[in-house]
Amino acid sequence: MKLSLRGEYALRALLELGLNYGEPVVRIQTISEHQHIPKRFLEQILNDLKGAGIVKSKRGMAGGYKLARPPEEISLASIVRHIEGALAPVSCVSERFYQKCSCPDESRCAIRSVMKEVRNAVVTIAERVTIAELCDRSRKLRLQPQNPLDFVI
Amino acid sequence: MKLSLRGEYALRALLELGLNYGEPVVRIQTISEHQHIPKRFLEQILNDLKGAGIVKSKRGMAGGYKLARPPEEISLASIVRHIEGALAPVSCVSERFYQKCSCPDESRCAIRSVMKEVRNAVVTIAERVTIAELCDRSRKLRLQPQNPLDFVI
DNA sequence: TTAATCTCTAGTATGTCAATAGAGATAGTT
DNA sequence: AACTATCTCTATTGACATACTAGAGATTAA
Repeated sequence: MKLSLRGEYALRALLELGLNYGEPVVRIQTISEHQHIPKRFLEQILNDLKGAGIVKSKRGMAGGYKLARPPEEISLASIVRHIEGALAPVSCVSERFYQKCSCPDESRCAIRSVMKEVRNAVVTIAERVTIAELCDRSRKLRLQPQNPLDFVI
Repeated sequence: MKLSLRGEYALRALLELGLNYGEPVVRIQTISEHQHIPKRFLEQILNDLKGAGIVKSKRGMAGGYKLARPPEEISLASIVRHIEGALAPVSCVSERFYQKCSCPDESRCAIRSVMKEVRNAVVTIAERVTIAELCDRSRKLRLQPQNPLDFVI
Protein backbone atom coordinates (compact mmCIF):
# COMPACT_ATOMS: atom_id res chain seq x y z
CA MET A 1 0.00 0.00 0.00
CA LYS A 2 1.24 3.42 -0.93
CA LEU A 3 -0.94 6.50 -0.65
CA SER A 4 -0.91 9.36 -3.12
CA LEU A 5 -1.96 12.82 -1.97
CA ARG A 6 -5.36 12.03 -3.41
CA GLY A 7 -5.67 9.03 -1.10
CA GLU A 8 -4.44 10.96 1.91
CA TYR A 9 -6.98 13.71 1.23
CA ALA A 10 -9.76 11.16 0.86
CA LEU A 11 -8.99 9.65 4.26
CA ARG A 12 -8.74 13.02 5.95
CA ALA A 13 -12.05 14.12 4.43
CA LEU A 14 -13.77 10.89 5.45
CA LEU A 15 -12.43 11.18 8.97
CA GLU A 16 -13.94 14.64 9.14
CA LEU A 17 -17.26 13.31 7.86
CA GLY A 18 -17.02 10.53 10.43
CA LEU A 19 -16.51 12.97 13.28
CA ASN A 20 -19.61 14.79 12.08
CA TYR A 21 -21.72 11.70 11.57
CA GLY A 22 -25.26 12.58 12.57
CA GLU A 23 -25.06 16.13 11.23
CA PRO A 24 -27.12 16.77 8.07
CA VAL A 25 -24.07 17.43 5.89
CA VAL A 26 -20.60 18.97 5.93
CA ARG A 27 -19.63 21.46 3.23
CA ILE A 28 -16.60 20.95 0.98
CA GLN A 29 -15.45 24.42 1.91
CA THR A 30 -15.35 23.49 5.60
CA ILE A 31 -13.38 20.30 5.04
CA SER A 32 -11.04 22.09 2.69
CA GLU A 33 -10.24 24.71 5.33
CA HIS A 34 -9.93 22.36 8.30
CA GLN A 35 -7.75 19.89 6.46
CA HIS A 36 -5.78 22.21 4.20
CA ILE A 37 -6.91 20.48 1.04
CA PRO A 38 -7.28 22.43 -2.24
CA LYS A 39 -11.02 22.90 -2.63
CA ARG A 40 -11.39 22.11 -6.32
CA PHE A 41 -9.31 18.99 -5.90
CA LEU A 42 -11.36 17.88 -2.92
CA GLU A 43 -14.55 18.32 -4.97
CA GLN A 44 -13.28 15.72 -7.41
CA ILE A 45 -12.27 13.33 -4.69
CA LEU A 46 -15.59 13.51 -2.84
CA ASN A 47 -17.51 13.15 -6.07
CA ASP A 48 -15.45 10.07 -6.79
CA LEU A 49 -16.17 8.63 -3.33
CA LYS A 50 -19.83 9.25 -4.01
CA GLY A 51 -19.59 7.10 -7.12
CA ALA A 52 -18.14 4.37 -4.91
CA GLY A 53 -21.10 4.58 -2.56
CA ILE A 54 -18.95 5.68 0.35
CA VAL A 55 -20.49 9.14 0.75
CA LYS A 56 -23.78 10.80 -0.15
CA SER A 57 -24.26 14.38 -1.24
CA LYS A 58 -26.89 17.01 -1.05
CA ARG A 59 -26.89 19.82 -3.58
CA GLY A 60 -27.96 23.40 -3.35
CA MET A 61 -27.85 26.07 -0.71
CA ALA A 62 -27.72 23.80 2.37
CA GLY A 63 -25.77 21.16 0.49
CA GLY A 64 -22.72 19.15 1.40
CA TYR A 65 -21.50 15.64 2.02
CA LYS A 66 -22.10 12.93 4.58
CA LEU A 67 -21.14 9.28 4.99
CA ALA A 68 -23.40 6.95 3.02
CA ARG A 69 -23.17 4.28 5.74
CA PRO A 70 -22.37 4.13 9.46
CA PRO A 71 -18.68 4.75 10.19
CA GLU A 72 -18.33 1.20 11.59
CA GLU A 73 -19.15 -0.21 8.18
CA ILE A 74 -16.56 1.69 6.16
CA SER A 75 -13.15 0.06 6.27
CA LEU A 76 -9.89 1.70 5.39
CA ALA A 77 -9.32 -1.13 2.94
CA SER A 78 -12.44 -0.34 0.92
CA ILE A 79 -11.50 3.33 0.70
CA VAL A 80 -7.91 2.76 -0.33
CA ARG A 81 -8.88 0.07 -2.82
CA HIS A 82 -11.23 2.49 -4.52
CA ILE A 83 -8.81 5.41 -4.66
CA GLU A 84 -5.46 3.72 -5.15
CA GLY A 85 -6.25 0.22 -6.35
CA ALA A 86 -4.44 -2.80 -4.95
CA LEU A 87 -3.22 -2.92 -1.36
CA ALA A 88 -0.64 -5.53 -2.36
CA PRO A 89 2.95 -4.48 -3.11
CA VAL A 90 2.88 -6.32 -6.44
CA SER A 91 -0.18 -7.13 -8.49
CA CYS A 92 0.62 -10.84 -8.77
CA VAL A 93 -0.31 -11.26 -5.08
CA SER A 94 -3.40 -9.07 -5.18
CA GLU A 95 -6.76 -10.76 -4.70
CA ARG A 96 -8.93 -8.18 -6.47
CA PHE A 97 -6.43 -6.54 -8.80
CA TYR A 98 -4.50 -9.63 -9.79
CA GLN A 99 -2.28 -9.40 -12.83
CA LYS A 100 0.16 -12.00 -14.02
CA CYS A 101 3.78 -10.95 -13.73
CA SER A 102 6.62 -11.82 -16.06
CA CYS A 103 8.48 -14.19 -13.76
CA PRO A 104 9.22 -17.68 -15.09
CA ASP A 105 7.07 -19.62 -12.61
CA GLU A 106 4.67 -17.66 -10.46
CA SER A 107 3.56 -20.63 -8.37
CA ARG A 108 7.12 -21.25 -7.20
CA CYS A 109 8.36 -17.68 -6.95
CA ALA A 110 10.11 -16.98 -3.66
CA ILE A 111 9.67 -13.24 -4.02
CA ARG A 112 5.98 -13.75 -4.48
CA SER A 113 5.76 -15.77 -1.27
CA VAL A 114 7.29 -12.89 0.69
CA MET A 115 5.08 -10.36 -1.04
CA LYS A 116 2.07 -12.41 0.01
CA GLU A 117 3.12 -12.01 3.62
CA VAL A 118 3.42 -8.30 3.18
CA ARG A 119 0.04 -8.15 1.51
CA ASN A 120 -1.58 -10.14 4.31
CA ALA A 121 -0.07 -7.94 6.99
CA VAL A 122 -1.32 -4.78 5.30
CA VAL A 123 -4.77 -6.14 4.48
CA THR A 124 -5.28 -7.37 8.03
CA ILE A 125 -4.80 -3.87 9.37
CA ALA A 126 -6.71 -2.09 6.61
CA GLU A 127 -9.72 -4.39 6.86
CA ARG A 128 -9.91 -4.12 10.62
CA VAL A 129 -9.66 -0.33 10.85
CA THR A 130 -12.86 1.53 10.04
CA ILE A 131 -13.81 5.18 9.97
CA ALA A 132 -15.34 4.64 13.41
CA GLU A 133 -12.00 3.39 14.69
CA LEU A 134 -10.27 6.41 13.18
CA CYS A 135 -12.75 8.68 14.94
CA ASP A 136 -12.11 6.94 18.27
CA ARG A 137 -8.39 7.35 17.86
CA SER A 138 -8.80 10.94 16.83
CA ARG A 139 -10.85 11.78 19.92
CA LYS A 140 -8.35 10.05 22.18
CA LEU A 141 -5.38 11.76 20.60
CA ARG A 142 -7.04 15.13 20.97
CA LEU A 143 -7.04 14.72 24.75
CA GLN A 144 -3.39 13.79 24.95
CA PRO A 145 -0.62 16.28 25.59
CA GLN A 146 1.38 17.29 22.57
CA ASN A 147 4.50 15.26 22.00
CA PRO A 148 7.30 17.16 23.79
CA LEU A 149 9.66 16.43 20.91
CA ASP A 150 7.61 18.75 18.77
CA PHE A 151 8.92 21.69 20.75
CA VAL A 152 12.57 20.88 20.23
CA ILE A 153 14.34 23.00 17.66
CA MET B 1 5.54 -0.54 0.03
CA LYS B 2 4.67 -0.71 -3.62
CA LEU B 3 7.03 -2.16 -6.20
CA SER B 4 7.46 -0.80 -9.70
CA LEU B 5 8.63 -3.12 -12.45
CA ARG B 6 12.09 -1.77 -11.86
CA GLY B 7 11.94 -2.94 -8.25
CA GLU B 8 10.55 -6.32 -9.19
CA TYR B 9 13.31 -6.81 -11.74
CA ALA B 10 15.94 -5.83 -9.18
CA LEU B 11 14.69 -8.46 -6.72
CA ARG B 12 14.49 -11.16 -9.37
CA ALA B 13 18.02 -10.37 -10.55
CA LEU B 14 19.38 -10.37 -7.00
CA LEU B 15 17.69 -13.67 -6.25
CA GLU B 16 19.40 -15.13 -9.31
CA LEU B 17 22.74 -13.75 -8.12
CA GLY B 18 22.04 -15.19 -4.69
CA LEU B 19 21.38 -18.65 -6.09
CA ASN B 20 24.71 -18.39 -7.89
CA TYR B 21 26.64 -17.02 -4.94
CA GLY B 22 30.11 -18.57 -5.08
CA GLU B 23 30.31 -18.48 -8.87
CA PRO B 24 32.75 -15.92 -10.31
CA VAL B 25 29.99 -13.85 -11.96
CA VAL B 26 26.66 -14.13 -13.74
CA ARG B 27 26.14 -12.35 -17.06
CA ILE B 28 23.36 -9.84 -17.62
CA GLN B 29 22.37 -11.79 -20.69
CA THR B 30 21.80 -14.91 -18.61
CA ILE B 31 19.69 -13.16 -16.00
CA SER B 32 17.75 -11.37 -18.70
CA GLU B 33 16.85 -14.66 -20.38
CA HIS B 34 16.04 -16.62 -17.22
CA GLN B 35 13.92 -13.87 -15.73
CA HIS B 36 12.38 -12.37 -18.86
CA ILE B 37 13.72 -8.91 -18.17
CA PRO B 38 14.61 -6.52 -21.05
CA LYS B 39 18.39 -6.64 -21.23
CA ARG B 40 19.13 -2.96 -21.69
CA PHE B 41 16.79 -2.09 -18.83
CA LEU B 42 18.42 -4.69 -16.59
CA GLU B 43 21.84 -3.20 -17.34
CA GLN B 44 20.68 0.09 -15.85
CA ILE B 45 19.21 -1.56 -12.81
CA LEU B 46 22.27 -3.63 -12.01
CA ASN B 47 24.52 -0.66 -12.55
CA ASP B 48 22.36 1.23 -10.10
CA LEU B 49 22.58 -1.59 -7.53
CA LYS B 50 26.33 -1.45 -7.97
CA GLY B 51 26.29 2.21 -7.00
CA ALA B 52 24.42 1.20 -3.85
CA GLY B 53 27.11 -1.33 -2.97
CA ILE B 54 24.73 -4.26 -3.27
CA VAL B 55 26.44 -5.92 -6.22
CA LYS B 56 29.91 -5.92 -7.77
CA SER B 57 30.76 -6.16 -11.45
CA LYS B 58 33.54 -7.44 -13.60
CA ARG B 59 34.00 -6.05 -17.07
CA GLY B 60 35.28 -7.57 -20.25
CA MET B 61 35.07 -10.96 -21.81
CA ALA B 62 34.41 -13.06 -18.72
CA GLY B 63 32.50 -10.23 -17.08
CA GLY B 64 29.24 -10.11 -15.21
CA TYR B 65 27.74 -9.39 -11.83
CA LYS B 66 27.87 -10.94 -8.36
CA LEU B 67 26.62 -9.99 -4.91
CA ALA B 68 28.92 -7.55 -3.14
CA ARG B 69 28.20 -9.18 0.25
CA PRO B 70 27.00 -12.56 1.54
CA PRO B 71 23.30 -13.15 0.83
CA GLU B 72 22.55 -13.24 4.58
CA GLU B 73 23.64 -9.63 4.87
CA ILE B 74 21.43 -8.17 2.16
CA SER B 75 17.91 -7.46 3.37
CA LEU B 76 14.90 -6.92 1.22
CA ALA B 77 14.39 -3.62 3.01
CA SER B 78 17.77 -2.25 1.93
CA ILE B 79 17.12 -3.18 -1.69
CA VAL B 80 13.63 -1.76 -1.86
CA ARG B 81 14.66 1.41 -0.04
CA HIS B 82 17.36 2.00 -2.63
CA ILE B 83 15.18 1.36 -5.66
CA GLU B 84 11.79 2.64 -4.57
CA GLY B 85 12.43 4.88 -1.60
CA ALA B 86 10.27 4.72 1.52
CA LEU B 87 8.67 1.47 2.68
CA ALA B 88 6.02 3.47 4.54
CA PRO B 89 2.60 4.08 2.95
CA VAL B 90 2.87 7.82 3.60
CA SER B 91 6.05 9.81 4.00
CA CYS B 92 5.01 11.36 7.32
CA VAL B 93 5.53 7.97 9.00
CA SER B 94 8.76 7.11 7.23
CA GLU B 95 11.95 6.97 9.33
CA ARG B 96 14.47 7.61 6.55
CA PHE B 97 12.35 9.44 4.00
CA TYR B 98 10.29 11.53 6.39
CA GLN B 99 8.41 14.48 4.95
CA LYS B 100 5.92 16.66 6.72
CA CYS B 101 2.38 16.28 5.48
CA SER B 102 -0.28 18.96 5.22
CA CYS B 103 -2.54 17.73 8.00
CA PRO B 104 -3.43 20.20 10.75
CA ASP B 105 -1.68 18.39 13.62
CA GLU B 106 0.64 15.55 12.75
CA SER B 107 1.27 14.52 16.33
CA ARG B 108 -2.43 13.87 16.93
CA CYS B 109 -3.39 12.52 13.52
CA ALA B 110 -5.43 9.32 13.74
CA ILE B 111 -4.65 8.37 10.17
CA ARG B 112 -0.97 8.70 10.88
CA SER B 113 -1.25 6.35 13.85
CA VAL B 114 -2.75 3.65 11.64
CA MET B 115 -0.17 4.26 8.93
CA LYS B 116 2.54 3.75 11.51
CA GLU B 117 1.14 0.29 12.21
CA VAL B 118 1.19 -0.51 8.52
CA ARG B 119 4.73 0.75 8.20
CA ASN B 120 5.90 -1.33 11.15
CA ALA B 121 4.28 -4.47 9.79
CA VAL B 122 5.93 -4.01 6.40
CA VAL B 123 9.34 -3.04 7.76
CA THR B 124 9.39 -6.01 10.13
CA ILE B 125 9.03 -8.40 7.22
CA ALA B 126 11.33 -6.55 4.85
CA GLU B 127 14.14 -6.23 7.40
CA ARG B 128 13.94 -9.87 8.40
CA VAL B 129 13.93 -11.35 4.90
CA THR B 130 17.33 -11.46 3.20
CA ILE B 131 18.54 -12.70 -0.15
CA ALA B 132 19.65 -15.87 1.64
CA GLU B 133 16.09 -16.39 2.91
CA LEU B 134 14.76 -15.85 -0.61
CA CYS B 135 17.20 -18.46 -1.92
CA ASP B 136 16.08 -20.95 0.74
CA ARG B 137 12.47 -20.44 -0.13
CA SER B 138 13.23 -20.70 -3.81
CA ARG B 139 15.01 -24.04 -3.37
CA LYS B 140 12.17 -25.39 -1.27
CA LEU B 141 9.51 -24.23 -3.70
CA ARG B 142 11.35 -25.85 -6.56
CA LEU B 143 10.91 -29.26 -4.92
CA GLN B 144 7.21 -28.85 -4.35
CA PRO B 145 4.56 -30.06 -6.78
CA GLN B 146 2.99 -27.37 -8.89
CA ASN B 147 -0.20 -25.89 -7.52
CA PRO B 148 -3.05 -27.94 -9.06
CA LEU B 149 -5.09 -24.78 -9.51
CA ASP B 150 -2.62 -23.65 -12.13
CA PHE B 151 -3.90 -26.35 -14.45
CA VAL B 152 -7.51 -25.30 -14.25
CA ILE B 153 -8.79 -23.41 -17.26
C1' DT C 1 43.45 -7.99 -32.24
C1' DT C 2 39.04 -9.52 -31.48
C1' DA C 3 34.85 -10.04 -29.41
C1' DA C 4 32.06 -10.31 -25.55
C1' DT C 5 31.13 -8.08 -21.89
C1' DC C 6 29.99 -3.89 -18.73
C1' DT C 7 29.45 1.66 -18.62
C1' DC C 8 27.59 5.99 -19.31
C1' DT C 9 24.64 9.38 -21.26
C1' DA C 10 20.84 10.56 -23.70
C1' DG C 11 16.35 10.18 -25.71
C1' DT C 12 11.40 8.96 -25.99
C1' DA C 13 6.64 7.46 -25.64
C1' DT C 14 3.31 6.89 -22.37
C1' DG C 15 1.04 7.56 -18.31
C1' DT C 16 0.10 9.45 -13.64
C1' DC C 17 -0.32 13.11 -10.32
C1' DA C 18 -2.02 17.25 -8.55
C1' DA C 19 -4.10 20.38 -9.44
C1' DT C 20 -6.98 24.41 -12.08
C1' DA C 21 -10.87 26.10 -14.89
C1' DG C 22 -15.36 26.81 -16.74
C1' DA C 23 -19.97 25.99 -17.35
C1' DG C 24 -23.92 23.75 -15.62
C1' DA C 25 -27.47 21.67 -12.28
C1' DT C 26 -29.80 21.90 -7.80
C1' DA C 27 -32.23 23.65 -4.03
C1' DG C 28 -33.05 26.59 -0.12
C1' DT C 29 -34.05 31.74 0.77
C1' DT C 30 -36.11 35.96 -0.05
C1' DA D 1 -39.40 34.29 -9.71
C1' DA D 2 -34.83 35.69 -8.77
C1' DC D 3 -30.80 34.94 -6.13
C1' DT D 4 -26.99 32.51 -4.56
C1' DA D 5 -24.41 29.02 -2.28
C1' DT D 6 -23.66 24.73 -3.03
C1' DC D 7 -22.52 20.30 -5.70
C1' DT D 8 -21.49 18.19 -10.78
C1' DC D 9 -19.17 17.16 -14.82
C1' DT D 10 -15.71 17.53 -18.30
C1' DA D 11 -11.53 19.23 -19.91
C1' DT D 12 -6.90 20.96 -19.61
C1' DT D 13 -2.33 21.67 -17.92
C1' DG D 14 2.50 21.26 -16.25
C1' DA D 15 5.55 18.53 -13.95
C1' DC D 16 7.28 14.29 -13.17
C1' DA D 17 7.88 9.20 -13.25
C1' DT D 18 7.99 4.87 -15.67
C1' DA D 19 9.74 1.59 -18.83
C1' DC D 20 12.10 1.23 -21.96
C1' DT D 21 15.52 1.96 -26.39
C1' DA D 22 19.86 3.56 -28.52
C1' DG D 23 24.58 4.64 -29.35
C1' DA D 24 29.16 5.15 -28.36
C1' DG D 25 32.74 3.96 -25.32
C1' DA D 26 35.76 1.26 -21.88
C1' DT D 27 37.55 -3.17 -20.31
C1' DT D 28 39.55 -7.62 -20.48
C1' DA D 29 40.12 -12.75 -21.54
C1' DA D 30 41.45 -15.41 -25.32
